Amino acid sequence: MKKIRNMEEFAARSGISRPTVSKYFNDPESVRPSTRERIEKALERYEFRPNLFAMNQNRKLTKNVGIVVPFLSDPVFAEHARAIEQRSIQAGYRPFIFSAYGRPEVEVEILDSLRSLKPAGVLLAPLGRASDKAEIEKFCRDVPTVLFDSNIDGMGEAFVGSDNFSFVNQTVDYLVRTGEPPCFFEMRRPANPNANKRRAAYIAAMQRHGLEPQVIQIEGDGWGFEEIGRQGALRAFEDRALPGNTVLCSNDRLAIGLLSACYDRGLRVGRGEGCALRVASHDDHPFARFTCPSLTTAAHDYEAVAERSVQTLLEVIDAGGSLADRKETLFPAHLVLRASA
Amino acid sequence: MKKIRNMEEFAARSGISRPTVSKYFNDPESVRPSTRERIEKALERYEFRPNLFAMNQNRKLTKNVGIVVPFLSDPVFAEHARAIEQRSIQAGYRPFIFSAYGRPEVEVEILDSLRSLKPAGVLLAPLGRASDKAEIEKFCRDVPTVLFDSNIDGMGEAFVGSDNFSFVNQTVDYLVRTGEPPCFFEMRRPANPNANKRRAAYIAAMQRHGLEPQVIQIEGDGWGFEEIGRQGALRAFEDRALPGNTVLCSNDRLAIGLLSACYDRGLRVGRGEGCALRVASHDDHPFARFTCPSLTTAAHDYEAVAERSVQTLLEVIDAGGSLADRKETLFPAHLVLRASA
DNA sequence: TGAGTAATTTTACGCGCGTAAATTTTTTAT
DNA sequence: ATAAAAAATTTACGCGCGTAAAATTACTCA
Repeated sequence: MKKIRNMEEFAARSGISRPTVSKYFNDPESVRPSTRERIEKALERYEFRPNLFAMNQNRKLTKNVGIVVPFLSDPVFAEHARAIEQRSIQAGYRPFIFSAYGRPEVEVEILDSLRSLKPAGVLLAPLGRASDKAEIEKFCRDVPTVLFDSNIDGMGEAFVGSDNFSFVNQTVDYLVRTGEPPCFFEMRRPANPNANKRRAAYIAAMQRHGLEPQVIQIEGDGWGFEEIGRQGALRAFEDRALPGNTVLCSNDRLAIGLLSACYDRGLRVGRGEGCALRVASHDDHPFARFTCPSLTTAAHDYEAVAERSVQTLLEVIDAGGSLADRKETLFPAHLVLRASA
Repeated sequence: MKKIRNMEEFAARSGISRPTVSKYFNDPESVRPSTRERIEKALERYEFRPNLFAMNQNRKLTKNVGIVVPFLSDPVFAEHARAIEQRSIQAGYRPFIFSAYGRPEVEVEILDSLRSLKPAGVLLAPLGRASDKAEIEKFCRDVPTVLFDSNIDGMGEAFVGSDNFSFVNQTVDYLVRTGEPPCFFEMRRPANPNANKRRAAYIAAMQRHGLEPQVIQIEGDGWGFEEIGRQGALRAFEDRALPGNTVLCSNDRLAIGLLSACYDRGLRVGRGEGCALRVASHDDHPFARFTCPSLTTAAHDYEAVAERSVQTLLEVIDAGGSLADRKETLFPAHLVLRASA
């Protein structure tokens, strides 16, 4: 396998003109089968890949796509990123993953960097409340962007996410049907807009059942949700703030903290005999299966969200960068019954 | 803020020659302070960033660095990636994160992609056993590479990681000192070479104490360590394979699975009265703090590994791509005592 | 076999910036 | 003030490929 310096040389070796080779690399289907075969045969003999920078410099549209998440160390977002990354690759794109790590100024920097990557499109899960809306809006005007996970009204060409009402309705209905109605356990100032939707959904669901909603809001900022959940729970135990024996957490990471607090205080969690508390939650965190007890939760359809996000972005790109109307797609959750409730 | 198309135009606006502006963007310190001020003043008035692709095309060395990990959804690697990413940015580089998701062919593809990014250097945590050694070696010949987390003999310009003997010595010593000696709980065919080092360290530590090593090897392949640990533990309980009341897990993710199994079987874990089992482990997984009970473990010095990895890579880059001798740096672990042992 | 069409080649230019060399200007040192 | 050094400018070229237009070749089907 001899190395080849550039497309010129490779074209010469394979006996095909450079523009045709160029065309092949942009779309192998766009050349005659016999030519394609000759190129691919040459590709086996010589080691050559077109220079990424030269390719993209003089092109309006690259095959790059950006994937931006608020916090990559959060397994829920890692899972989202992974699923979307796979689909993008399958679609023939080159995904680049970025994480704002909870910091709005980093989010803006990422968008700036992305701009210079000339991406064909961007899949963006914004920070939410903390996001610099103006900057994001400006970015969306320049680059075809599909929002996922967290919606910001009117921003981007489309939104794909999970239906928070579906999440909460399922957990509330289940809990009400099988025992005491739940109180709702959340952060007072959630960073993520989904949290607000979930609270609203909880209140609505309880009222639908003719029950009094009970929202417990705990203190804490940042993205250390487990610790926030834990401290909030310990304080709630001290204050005897829990009205009943059933807690519905806004998300699994808070629930993990809560379970940890329960364990420390000797509160047995579950739906069986001798259990002091039932705990349920939302997201189906990759480790929800392994908490003690395992966590009953409403699960994202990660694959569906990824599939639809990427598919929508491709449509936007095909349509030249913008869609007639901004579609919002919400996928329902599915309830995962485990031991905690 | 008027937008500017290229450096030519920006140079004209700011009244400075283009090559000087180019120099500024490559290193703001390299131009006269007065010039720098004028450029930065113009930068406030006009919106301009040099075209990434044009910048890097005709340059031997870009400011890109690659960060490659075996599995980004694994919080331990997410944490490593995060720490290294921060340091790279601080050092003025542009990090790109990639994950092989456990698949060797993907790892090779990532290296191929990276090559075309012309990175100044790469920080690589290889898959380990499954890695295509020949391909990685070839890559390391072309691109300055520092290995981290998992060592592969002789590959890359340097290795930075954690000292597995330190991990295991601390946990074994502690467990032996405070109760029964531990058996060692691991996968029969671990993907990661650190696992082998840990087993060896365990055996050596036990022998040093004049004790008989007991290694329990569980079945399972892939990267779903929690589930593998859980199933392995359930089987071990059935087979009464645990020799004593103390288990030392090769890593925290296995331990999380083990704890889950213990909980299901009603085995109380901890060091107090009425506890059937003590469990300790290695890594200090971000959620080890929140398992039930919280997990006693030996912690990576994530920050030190990140700091040294990046620093070493910078040295390699400065030295023109290769070091006289391949340094291996191992950071000691520190024991984190929690409730599980 | 001949048109008609699709694919390919040729030709030519440009993208935006890096970079080297020679020249001029500015700063620093004497 | 003058020489020396440093910085900036001018000039000129190249990187590797995209892409458009025109000319040529290969294929399709009657």
